[in-house]
Amino acid sequence: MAINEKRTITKQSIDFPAWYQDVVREAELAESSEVRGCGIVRPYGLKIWELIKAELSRRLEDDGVENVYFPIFVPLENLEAEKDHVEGFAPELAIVTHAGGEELTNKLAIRPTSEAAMYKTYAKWIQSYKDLPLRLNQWANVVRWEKRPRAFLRWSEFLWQEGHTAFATEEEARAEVMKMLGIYQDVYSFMAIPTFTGRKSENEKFAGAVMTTTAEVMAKDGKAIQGATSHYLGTNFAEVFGVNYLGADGVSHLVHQNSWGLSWRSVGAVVMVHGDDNGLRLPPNIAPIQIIIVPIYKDESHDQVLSFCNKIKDDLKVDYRIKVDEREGQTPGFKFNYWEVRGVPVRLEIGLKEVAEGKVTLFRRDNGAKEVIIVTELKNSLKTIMIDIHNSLYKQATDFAVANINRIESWDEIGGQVGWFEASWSEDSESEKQLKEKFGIVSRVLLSEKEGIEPKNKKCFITGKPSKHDWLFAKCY
RNA sequence: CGGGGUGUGGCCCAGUUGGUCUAAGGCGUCUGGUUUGGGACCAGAAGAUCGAGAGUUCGAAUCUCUCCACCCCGACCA
Repeated sequence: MAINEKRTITKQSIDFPAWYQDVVREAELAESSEVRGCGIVRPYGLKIWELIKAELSRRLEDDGVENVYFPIFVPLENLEAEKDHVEGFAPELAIVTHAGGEELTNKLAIRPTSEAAMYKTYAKWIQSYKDLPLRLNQWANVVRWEKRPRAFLRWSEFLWQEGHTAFATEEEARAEVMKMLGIYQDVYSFMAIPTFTGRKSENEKFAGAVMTTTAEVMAKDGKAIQGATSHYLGTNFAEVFGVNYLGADGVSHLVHQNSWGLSWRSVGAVVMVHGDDNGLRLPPNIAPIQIIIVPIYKDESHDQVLSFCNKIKDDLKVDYRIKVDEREGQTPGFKFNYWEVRGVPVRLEIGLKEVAEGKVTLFRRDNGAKEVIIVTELKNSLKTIMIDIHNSLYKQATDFAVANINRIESWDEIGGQVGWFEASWSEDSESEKQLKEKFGIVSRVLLSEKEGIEPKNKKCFITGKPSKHDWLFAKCY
């Protein structure tokens, strides 16, 4: 029987959103719950998030960021303090009106993000310039009652990390914004995902921020996913919450603040960037199981084959997340497909033939290639193969993204674009609204490297007015 | 919130001119056996207040009304 004749996953080319949902379900990443827009993340899916989290956590710690935890509830009045902030988040707030059997006099919002939850306390903690910089991070759940939920990419409740920092000067704060953006780019590289990093437009920036930067990811259907963000908040929140410090000059100053976050949306990005018609393809770094051993035996060879498999597992388990699929009653073919759907990067097929010859048959999920490797060389080969799988996934994703960014010069060329496009833009807010209304397309990012250079076309592709920079535009999730 | 759609065992779904529906089939599950190099086969078994409520009727999964939930396409967003 041909591979995947028994198909449970819609082909990408037929219906990408359906494919995505199929993969999320079939790979047992997550399923929907009784609560609208809230997902149940299953062990396999959560493990991927935990591996991403571990990598980011390590980098934050290296950079001297400390973890804190603030309450899930935020007094509504705190949220309402910053005007742009509340306007941005009010429509999607979940609010607690009753507790302990009584109606609350002061209503509590479930945090949609924690600026308003944390900064009153920051005002207390920060007194002198000697208390700065303050660089804290929290791993938390937040709730945003979005109109249109989507597995991992936009659930009403989601897990993320949010960093909240305060500096004496704008220069220091802005420098950190870019540093964090770099860390996010690195974490995505860890997932073998290329990102396009830079600044957001006025329309697209975070509610309450002076400047928002983003790491944009291209999904396989050509849409954009905002992979992470890093904001310079200026003194907007400091003013409202009274976060100021006494400087060496003996004068009181407002602090300059940043916030930055990455959520388990990144898991959705992994699916949408690396997945194929057979399901998930995971880069080794974030694969819950990196090597799956499928024993192939007959009754009389059962014990012999299994013990050979377990010996190999024991040999490799120090270096890899590895497992022997010892389930009885399933055929090898079933197991092959089972683990391919789940994206396990490497499979070792071991039958009597391999046992006799002291070899293993190695299958790569990224390209479907099979090769036979002598057991004594396996350890060395795996080192190279794992790196190669990572690089090949990264390259495929990069090639795809680059191939799907077109340069356009005028409004007339917008229709029929599949992926993203680059165009010289006046950065006029009204023109962006037009673009959104007409085509459902928005600006995604002004790449950092394009920040300082002249646009290729002096005329804005929408308004014809003088353009400022070359921006990337796309439909998005 | 606008547009569209769907609710039937764990999952997919047939049935909707009312009447052998005492609800069919597939997947999955369980038991026994035979199998195991690309999603095995045979035999048997368990599992359903047909989204909820009210109504019409001798009779409702099927018709009427009300409500609820979820999904998809938009506006919003990590």
